[in-house]
Amino acid sequence: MKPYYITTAIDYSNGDPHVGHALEKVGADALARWHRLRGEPVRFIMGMDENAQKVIQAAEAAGRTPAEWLDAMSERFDATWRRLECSHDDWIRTTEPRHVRGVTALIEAIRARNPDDLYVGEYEGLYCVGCEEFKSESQIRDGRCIEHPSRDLIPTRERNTFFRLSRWRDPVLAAIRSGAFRVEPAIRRNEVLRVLEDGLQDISISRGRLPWGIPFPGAADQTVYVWFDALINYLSVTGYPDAGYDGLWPADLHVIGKGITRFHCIVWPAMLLAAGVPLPHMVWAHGYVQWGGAKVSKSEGTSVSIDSAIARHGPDALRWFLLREIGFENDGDFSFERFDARYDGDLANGLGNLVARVTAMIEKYWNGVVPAGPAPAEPLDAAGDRCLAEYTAAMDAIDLKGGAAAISQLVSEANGYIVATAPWALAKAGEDARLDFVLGPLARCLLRLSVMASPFMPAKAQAMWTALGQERSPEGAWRVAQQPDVAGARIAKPENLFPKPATS
RNA sequence: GGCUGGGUAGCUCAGCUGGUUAGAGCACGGCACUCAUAAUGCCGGGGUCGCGGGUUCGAGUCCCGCCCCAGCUACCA
Repeated sequence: MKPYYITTAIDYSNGDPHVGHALEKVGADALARWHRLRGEPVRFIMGMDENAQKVIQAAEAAGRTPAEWLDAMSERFDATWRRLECSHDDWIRTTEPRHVRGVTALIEAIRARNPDDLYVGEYEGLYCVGCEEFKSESQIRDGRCIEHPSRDLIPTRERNTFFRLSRWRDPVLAAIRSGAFRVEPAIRRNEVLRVLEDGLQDISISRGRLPWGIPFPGAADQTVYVWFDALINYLSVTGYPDAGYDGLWPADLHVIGKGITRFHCIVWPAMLLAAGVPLPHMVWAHGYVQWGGAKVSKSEGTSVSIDSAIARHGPDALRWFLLREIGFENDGDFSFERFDARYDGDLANGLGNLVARVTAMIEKYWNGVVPAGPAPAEPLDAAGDRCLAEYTAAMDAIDLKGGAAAISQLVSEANGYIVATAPWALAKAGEDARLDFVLGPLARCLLRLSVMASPFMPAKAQAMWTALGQERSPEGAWRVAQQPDVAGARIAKPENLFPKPATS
């Protein structure tokens, strides 16, 4: 069975990773875990974009060689995502030989299959010496570079290799319209369709003046334009062009930020079509994390570090906040006020308190061992079925906010059930049969919640799972979510899952 | 300027192809309970559904105009 192959955008390292990057990683990770949960084989990939032209300057500024500097950045990013419990199976860096091979092979495949798609032409543009790059219209104000208004822009010509992107407009358009290549959510698809309908210009895909990058096949004095190279990481990580790469390719899902939609939804499919490689099934472009309503930006002091967010309430809570509050579609705001509110409400008073009260009652009234009990027939079992159905539908639709909401809904149902049945009153009255009847559904509900929470909060879900006397982990335990059974399990009240800080 | 979305309770948002008194969560007020992390449950106050026209027996829900916000407007990773 071909694995569900999911990717995130490879990171371009121009500073420390921040919560904006983190949303994409934990969202993709939750999706990867969701597919694993249901027993599918999954291949989940992240990596680094290392052929950017600023690498050399950045390395110099840090007093390192480019290779040293890149190693350090790669390590830092990878370690950060691991701290956030990301479960990627591979980490591709575009300076690796396997990627250089993949890029070379794809360009040669285009040349072999569609020779006219690659041609030498003149690129003419305004070059900013300060930035050391060509500037587009949107980067120019009053005829000057926005970043370096004191310097003159120099009209410059360069002989480059061009990719005949224009030729692939209709095929890409058709692929999107037919659903063979899905662009989601709809707002992004509309955006892409509009651009396609307006027509495409060819793009230059080699650069002559850059000493850092992948040599352009057949033009040794040039390097591959960094975007053209970067996109190919999704393919080179599969082993392309070696036989068997199609055991993984085509990708099921590329998770990206909305800012790079065009490259992924226009240029990338055109490249693949030109090379005769199948298109990925879907691109999902998420929104951005904002800070006080403004785009997260290091230079404007509007970023929040991942370290400080993790220090606040831990990695699971950060994942929960990002996916529950901000979600994976629209932009959303990060603030410590909202983070605290979600932590206190959803996690400490919600899920955590529910686990505490139920496990405490099971210890107190059952001595921690769940009796066989009656079949699942209580209202709470039915509520669990409903919430699970909502959860499933949301997760399949990549509606992570909705999936998380279904978890909170079930927590709320369980709390309502507890008050309605008042197990403590049953215990006092010595109504043991009824007490068993009431605690059974609650234990089953917790087991379900553990499984449902596992894509969002892997460590906390594991802690719940263990507290319920289960072996191994909730990963892959989808059947348990559907038909929870805890009869005979030895349950122990865990440490507070989500302790409240004394100061807040 | 063009294009695409959006403007619904203090805040974040649901409201599908038009149809009973416009909903949820959070926040706020009151009541109840004690198994639980002073946690939980119930009840309640609160909205001219951006503005102005129109179609219709009937419009947040369709049409026209206007105002405001966001994104995109392509060789920036």
